[in-house]
Amino acid sequence: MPWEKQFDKQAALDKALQAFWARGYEATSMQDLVDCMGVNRGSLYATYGDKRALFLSALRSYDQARRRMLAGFEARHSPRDAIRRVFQAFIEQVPEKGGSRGCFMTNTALELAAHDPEIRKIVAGAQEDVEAYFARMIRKGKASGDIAADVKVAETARGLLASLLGVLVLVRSRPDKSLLQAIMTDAMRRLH
Amino acid sequence: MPWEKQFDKQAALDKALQAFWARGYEATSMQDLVDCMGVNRGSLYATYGDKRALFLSALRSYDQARRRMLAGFEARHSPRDAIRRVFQAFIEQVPEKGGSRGCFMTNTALELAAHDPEIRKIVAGAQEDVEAYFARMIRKGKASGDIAADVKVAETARGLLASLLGVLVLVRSRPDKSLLQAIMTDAMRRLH
DNA sequence: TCCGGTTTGGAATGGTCGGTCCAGACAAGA
DNA sequence: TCTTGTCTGGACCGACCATTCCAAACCGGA
Repeated sequence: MPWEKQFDKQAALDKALQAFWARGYEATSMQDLVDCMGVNRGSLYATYGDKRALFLSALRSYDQARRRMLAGFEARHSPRDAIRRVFQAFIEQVPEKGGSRGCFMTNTALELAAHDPEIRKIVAGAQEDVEAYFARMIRKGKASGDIAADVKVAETARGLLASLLGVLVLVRSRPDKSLLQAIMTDAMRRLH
Repeated sequence: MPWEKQFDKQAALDKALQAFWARGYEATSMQDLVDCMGVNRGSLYATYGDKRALFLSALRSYDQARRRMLAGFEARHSPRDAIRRVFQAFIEQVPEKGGSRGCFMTNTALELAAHDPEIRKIVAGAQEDVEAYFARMIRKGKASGDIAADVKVAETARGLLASLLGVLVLVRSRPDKSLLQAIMTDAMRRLH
């Protein structure tokens, strides 16, 4: 069995993820990907399939990273802080100059979810997972007294998700940390 | 001066707007536009300029329609209802089957605003205008007793904007009216 | 009826798209 | 050292991209 793989599949996939994240699906050409992944065309198609399959792999990889991020917050912070950290993770990445990439999943929600059922399923699943995370944190917070007892779990979790998605839109159009911080503060007020 | 214009410029621009709205900038080809506008290539370039200029015209046209819509709500409804109507306008357009187009401005915010300063300016301006509209309605509502007196104007207006943008993301990824209605209800709770 | 200037449909342009292909580079086992 | 089968680089493919161009169609005024 001569000559095994010549490049790191996951590292190259991460490069592709960065490219799709920054520019979107349609605006990223296969030539862009060949250049930025450092993998030649032939190997790229042999390893990942066509452009759409590569995009799906990148999206699933991003989704796993998101899942790990939430699990980390849940393990290391109080329920209330675990919620706040999600907002802050996206607000902190906003650079002083120039627009940020926002959230790859949300960018994809608007570009592709409406026309591609398979992608919509992944995006909707991720959003439902974040919603469930919020609900879980609210329940834990109510149990520990960290969050007011009269807060309605499901309704508030949905409201927080909407506020978060709003932040993820504004990150791309009005990358102003003080604006985003104010929205986070308003969103967190629901927990009082 | 023989032979004036052969087609309705605004009607054709509306057709282009529909196409860009449904599929986005990159995924809409000039051939698509020639087909759906019913205007041939030459006239199209002569009248609107290149693809980006046509897109900008469509975006500005959409922005004017949005402005008219808000002005109508403001004139015809109580402050609280004028806020609710904005949410409902987007929730109602969700079809029973298949995804909806959401808000053209928000779709554009995620696809293009991060990389195109001119487009970012239009998008950010529209978002600021909606925010100002919410603030104005809150102030009017507080004055008339329609909205609780202890509501903070600027913070709440921003929070409402974020919730609205969240709805405009979910409209494309989870087009479920009951979910969107619940988020609207949660957003409106800020005014109690 | 014919003329003038505009608009029209569609051919043509050069470039880039996603995707395929293959001759040769390569490393492990013989 | 030679065989073997995989992987590499880049040429290549037809299709489609945005854009330009022009001859023919057209209609109001003379």
